[in-house]
This record gives sequence, C-alpha cells and structure tokens, in this order.
Amino acid sequence: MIDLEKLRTIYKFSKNLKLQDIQGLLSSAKKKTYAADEYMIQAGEYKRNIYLIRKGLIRVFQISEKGEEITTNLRWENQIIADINCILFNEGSAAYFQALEETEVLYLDYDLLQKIISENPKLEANRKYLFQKILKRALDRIETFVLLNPEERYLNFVKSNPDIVNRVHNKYIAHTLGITPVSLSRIRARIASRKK
Amino acid sequence: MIDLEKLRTIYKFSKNLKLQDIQGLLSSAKKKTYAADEYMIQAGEYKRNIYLIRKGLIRVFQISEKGEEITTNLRWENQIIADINCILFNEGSAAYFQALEETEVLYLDYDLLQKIISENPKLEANRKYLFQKILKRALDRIETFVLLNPEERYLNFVKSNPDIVNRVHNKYIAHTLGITPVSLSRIRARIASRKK
DNA sequence: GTCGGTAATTATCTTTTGTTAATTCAGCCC
DNA sequence: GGGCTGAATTAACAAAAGATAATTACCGAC
Repeated sequence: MIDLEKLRTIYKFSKNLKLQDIQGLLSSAKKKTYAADEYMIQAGEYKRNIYLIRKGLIRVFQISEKGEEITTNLRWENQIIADINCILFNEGSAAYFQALEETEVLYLDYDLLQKIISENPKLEANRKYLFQKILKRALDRIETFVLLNPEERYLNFVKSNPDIVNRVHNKYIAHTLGITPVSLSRIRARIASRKK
Repeated sequence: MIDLEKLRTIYKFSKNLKLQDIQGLLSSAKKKTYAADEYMIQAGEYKRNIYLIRKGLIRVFQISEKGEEITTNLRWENQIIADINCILFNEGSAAYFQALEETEVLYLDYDLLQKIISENPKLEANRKYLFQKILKRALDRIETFVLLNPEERYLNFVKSNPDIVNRVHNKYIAHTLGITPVSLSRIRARIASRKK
C-alpha cells in the first residue's frame, strides 16, 4: 500500500513528476520524527542523508573557538537539509543539526538516491532543478552580506520569512545574519523607535 | 584540425574525460579576448553563456542605491564565470562583468551546452562535479560571513588567494568582504603594526 | 501561582566601522 | 621627467557593533 504522507511530501519537492516516476523514491524514503532539542546530526558524525522537512524547524550550528554555539543556518518545512561536507566530500560533519521543534522529515541515503535518479531521466531533471534552487539561495544570501548592512539584513530576513521571526529565538537569527544577539536587540529597538 | 588551446582549457575544467567525450564541446566552444576594462556583460543584458577563464581577471559589480559600484565577485584563470540570474532564471543580468586585465575566455551557450551534455553521460557526471564545486565555494563563502569578523575574513582571503591580493585594487577586495575600502586600509595597518 | 532558568533588553565601555575629506602615493600618458 | 588621475592611506568625527554585566521579561515545571 502506498504511504500517502510520503507521496505528498515527495510531490511537494518535485516538479512534473508522475506517480510512476517516484515509485523508487517512495519505497526508499524513510520517515523520522525528532523531538524538540533532539539532534539530527552531531559534529563529526557521518550521515549521508538528504532530509526533506515536512514539519518543524532545524538549526545548524558550529562551536566557535571560544566555545560558543554559532548558528549558521535555519531550515524549516518544505525545505531540504543535508550535510554538504559529508555528502559531497566524504568528510565528517562540521556542524550540529538540531531540531528546535518537533520535526518530521523524510530522508534518503544520498548514494541510494543517486542510484535511483540515474535510472530515471525525469528524476535527473528534478535533481537539477532542486540543485539550482539551492545554489540560487546560497548566492542570494552572499549578496545580502555584501550589499546590505546588519539592519538591512535583518529587515530583509523579516520580509522574506515573516513567519519564522516569531518561531525561533532572536539569538539564532542574529548569528545567521552575522551579528551578535545584543546587537540585533539594539537594531530592533532602533527600528521600533523609528516607527512611532 | 583540433584547436589545442581549446582542448587544453576544456581538459582543465574536466575530470576523467577522453578526447572523444569532448568533441562536441570542442566544436561549440568559442574563444574570446577582452581588453582591460572591457565589459563582458552589462547589467540588463541577456547573455546565457558559461565562460571558462583561461587568463585574466573579471570583477562582478552592481550599482548600489547611492550610485556606488559594489564589487560582489572576483574570478580569474581556471575558474568558471556565468550570470546565474540570466542562465537559470531567464532574467536580465543584475550585474556588470568587467575584465580588469586582458582576459581570455572560452565560452559556450548554456542551452547548447545542456544539449551536448545530455547526449553524453560522462559529460553529465562532469557537469555535476563542477556544479558541486560551485556550490561548495558559495557555502564556504557564507560561512566566512557568519563565523569570521572583517579582519579574519581579510586574512582568510589573503591566505586562500595570496596571488590575487596584489593583482586587484584593495577597494574591490574590500567590497567582496563586505566592508569599505577605508576600513580595509585600517585593518591592513593594524595587522602590519601588530607584526613588528 | 511561585520558582528557576534562559532569553531579551538595557546599560556601560571599548573597539571597530562608516563617512567625508585631506593627504600621500603610484602608475601612466604625453 | 612633469603632470594628471585615481588608489590608498590617514585623520576626524559620528554611528554602530562587540563585550560584559545587570536587569527585566518570559516560559515551563512543579
């Protein structure tokens, strides 16, 4: 029997695919749920999975030289998350991946995924499409660092992700913007005082 | 007769390819040379080419709201350069691509390239490989903005690209690091004074 | 509802950056 | 070589950010 939840999730992440195309994915994808605060991947681990987030929110962080947790990324529902270091370069994870809320994912081993994709050209087109989206997002993020100052980056973040701002602690958002939580707090105060 | 220059260049950008694999590329790739200060792409233009830089250096910049040229990228020999906006999203270029030195490139129309690749699985593997390298570089650059302060970013840049530092104006480097030229000058002075 | 722990804000101070302008430096053309 | 042009440095000041600590706000457990 077909797992409808899996089917729906895979459809969400695909484009122009028919049921017959995703049979292979459907049978190989596994479901998993992380409790709040639970770790998906720990630094040093070797998890070559691609995760499709169905629900919830993951933060990616590294430990700085001073022993501080620096959040580098936040990902949530309808986004893909994976440890690029591990998948593309066979290295242990450089970061921790932690669920901040109860988080449901569908995941696939990368190598198995590659094998399934290689057997179906329509999946190949889809892989390309997803890869392009990922690259585009990365390039856009680089531009925010080059072209915008901290306040503008925050406003840009709020505008692009209005639903996320109230879902995660500001200190996590601050670090992804390349600033300290204290500084973000001041920026917010500045913006608020300007509005009235 | 085979153009040996083209052949060498394509080999440099490939991995595990044999002569027979790159015949298609060889016949479609075009050579072009830009004089110093000449533009490869102007904002608004629509150039769907992939450029392989054989020699020289290109800077990518945008015009800020204040009318200032902000350099977002520098690329040089043995690197690929392309206008992602245009290629992946059919939009006009958001940036200017300017040669800072006499620059020789090999270029291919993206759609033609796709067609050639689709006819040879070994090229497909190569495309994947290049795409991964491009993504990796983008992700690494994001990390420098999140994890490093301006001074550390500059030191990291010098360490990673020692040969480039003396080849382009500091003001261009400064902007790619997300800081002003004046600030970079101070950072350099600080580093120098610390050394003695 | 109280307690305890953590996040967020605020305060204070230091350091750094942005901005603007003046000065020095370097390359290039004639 | 002298002069021109733009880059780099330096200066001076204002604004912002980092660091640290104190205070306040919030939330979950009991």
